[in-house]
Amino acid sequence: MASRGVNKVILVGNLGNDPEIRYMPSGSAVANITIATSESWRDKATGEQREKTEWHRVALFGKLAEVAGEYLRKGSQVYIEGQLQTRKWQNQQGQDQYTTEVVVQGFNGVMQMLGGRQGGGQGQGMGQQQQQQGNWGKPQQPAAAPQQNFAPQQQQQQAPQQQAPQQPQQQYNEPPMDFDDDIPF
Amino acid sequence: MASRGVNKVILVGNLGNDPEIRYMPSGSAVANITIATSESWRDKATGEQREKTEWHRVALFGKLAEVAGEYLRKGSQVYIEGQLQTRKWQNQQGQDQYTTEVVVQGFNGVMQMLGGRQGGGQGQGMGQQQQQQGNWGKPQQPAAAPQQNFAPQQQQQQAPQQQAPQQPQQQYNEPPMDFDDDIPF
Amino acid sequence: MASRGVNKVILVGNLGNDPEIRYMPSGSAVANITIATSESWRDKATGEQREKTEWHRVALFGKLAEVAGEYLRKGSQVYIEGQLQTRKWQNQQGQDQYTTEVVVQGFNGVMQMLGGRQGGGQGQGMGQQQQQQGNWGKPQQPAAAPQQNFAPQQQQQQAPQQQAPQQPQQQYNEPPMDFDDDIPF
Amino acid sequence: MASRGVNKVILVGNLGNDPEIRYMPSGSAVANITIATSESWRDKATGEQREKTEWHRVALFGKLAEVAGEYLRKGSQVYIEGQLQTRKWQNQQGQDQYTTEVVVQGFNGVMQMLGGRQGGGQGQGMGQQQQQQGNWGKPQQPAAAPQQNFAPQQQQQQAPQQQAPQQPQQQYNEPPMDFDDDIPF
DNA sequence: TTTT
DNA sequence: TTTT
Repeated sequence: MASRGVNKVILVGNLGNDPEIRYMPSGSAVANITIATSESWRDKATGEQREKTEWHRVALFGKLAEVAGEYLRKGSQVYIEGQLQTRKWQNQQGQDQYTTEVVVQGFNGVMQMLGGRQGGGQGQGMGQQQQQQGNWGKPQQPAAAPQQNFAPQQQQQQAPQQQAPQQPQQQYNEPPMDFDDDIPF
Repeated sequence: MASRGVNKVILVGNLGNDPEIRYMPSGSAVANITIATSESWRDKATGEQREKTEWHRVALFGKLAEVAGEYLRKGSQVYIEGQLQTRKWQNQQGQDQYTTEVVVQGFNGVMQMLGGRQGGGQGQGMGQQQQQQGNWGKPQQPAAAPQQNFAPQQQQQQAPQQQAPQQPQQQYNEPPMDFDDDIPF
Repeated sequence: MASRGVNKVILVGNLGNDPEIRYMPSGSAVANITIATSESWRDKATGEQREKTEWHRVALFGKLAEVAGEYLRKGSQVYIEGQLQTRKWQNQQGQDQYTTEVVVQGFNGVMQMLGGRQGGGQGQGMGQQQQQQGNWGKPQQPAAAPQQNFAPQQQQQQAPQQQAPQQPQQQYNEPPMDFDDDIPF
Repeated sequence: MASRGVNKVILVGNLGNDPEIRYMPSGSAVANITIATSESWRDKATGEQREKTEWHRVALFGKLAEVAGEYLRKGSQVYIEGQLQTRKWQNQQGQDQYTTEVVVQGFNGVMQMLGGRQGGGQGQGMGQQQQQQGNWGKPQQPAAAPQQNFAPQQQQQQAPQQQAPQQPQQQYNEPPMDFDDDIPF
């Protein structure tokens, strides 16, 4: 696949509703979500605090759709990278209608759940045991870690020589990072 | 102004038509352009080369709109950074319609003309008279180079009365946020 | 200010340490943070799970630096938008060294704290009272919500003397570029 | 492959030199290029036009490296999407050194040549036959013959009053920038 | 409707 | 319809 031009959308926002999942005849999943982004400012004239929310239709396909269906819920905060796509359809009066969506699909599509299980707080003297679950819904299967970008599976091939063992991820998807690692600066 | 979330669109593509410019009652300019991005691929089943073009509505405001009107033309290649915005309106039957646009405005808006005016080449010993027009339209004023990020300058327009001198942002001799700059338009 | 070209970095990751804050002679703040992004994959050859973490130096200036100092802590998850900058310096042996940082500053700089105070979860039957504070450090001032894009407010700092009232950007009742905004810090 | 976090760099700029291509033992190609992005502004204190150029090291892998080697040349304008990566190495004194690069690889890597075959101009009534070859290097294979345009705008911008004739373009597309500058690597 |  |  080749492309002339760049068509990229980046969103960080919260879901307005639980995802709607459906399946193609092929068995492939599609998830539709709506994401809110908002801006707030003080109105100069009235001095009032004002806010404007923009709602975005997002369609995820394939593996990302499955992850969305499993882990995202109304209110979940999410990072989305996709492309703009406008579909033409006809309403009941037979009139052309256009709907623009952010399509998250294939290699360029990214979906990352944010907030995770709450990190941070140590600097605040917060015990970890007090930290409650966060941003994501309860997985159907306890198994895998949801916060993923599934696009680049090919990456594997690029560094096959790397052999270091790793411990399994926790079910609430802890930051896999080891902050005591040697930060190289 | 504050925002919760990120709402960002990045496009690189070509204009389908000359820009349409209009002016607000305040005198501020608005430019509407349509930008094509396309993808091509070989169809696995048929072996044919296929292509799909996506058209994007883009609305530029303020100084960027003026620049677009002056320098962009049908076919011009452009880099756009803006945000998604869906407007609701009513058609002649009184039915609600929604239109999604990429709005390029204020600090986060960027418009960069690409491909340049065909020039360069001094290092190659080339004379300018042989250089032909490039990607951009002919400016009304022959003078300065158009390829710029005008985001900051838009500020000028919003509050042209701001004439207070500004100190450099920091001591590192960085580019200051220089709203009074009069170049190049 | 004008620019030829685009120089943009987008990061979503977790802080490796508490921010380090210092102040310029002008009183302007600078915050240095390190952010980790990581990738994990299953090694095809061995079947093991592997992970690689990339550490990023990020320097925030002005208002964003102050917000970072107040609210970010080791482990905090954050969205960053800035630009690449390579500084040259000399080590104790007098040799040239180069350090590349992501500079978050001015109009194009964005810093958004992620994860918030724990939202979501309602769809899961989670009582809100059980939700604990999340991803951010405890603010010095109890007041306002930190998750914001402070880019515009930085302007305030650069030219705090600018007090002239501003008219709305356009008649559409858009968020004005509102530098005098006093929220939330 | 999965990732926690986002690590993304977007650049639009011009090559400081022809690409350097080498091949891995596997036969896979690697291309190293340097890309300039610049900002210009008028210095408030002195009234002088000032400019700062940032140079970026970019490493492309695989197919994109081959394309870069074939079509890109010193001065070519290019869109790059990749990720930040810092490598540690040792200099001849055995001291640790760090080099940060933009790695363009795999699914998330994008490289698009800009400027293309010149669009625009029609609205200006300019004849196409006058258009000169452009932004890309001469392909090894006659097949894809990219043409077109180029930009000395920067020069123009620094000294817009310059009207001196410029020399004709060569087929390898000269840089608009002053590449005799010290590239800091 | 662009571009290749 | 989210979030703060």
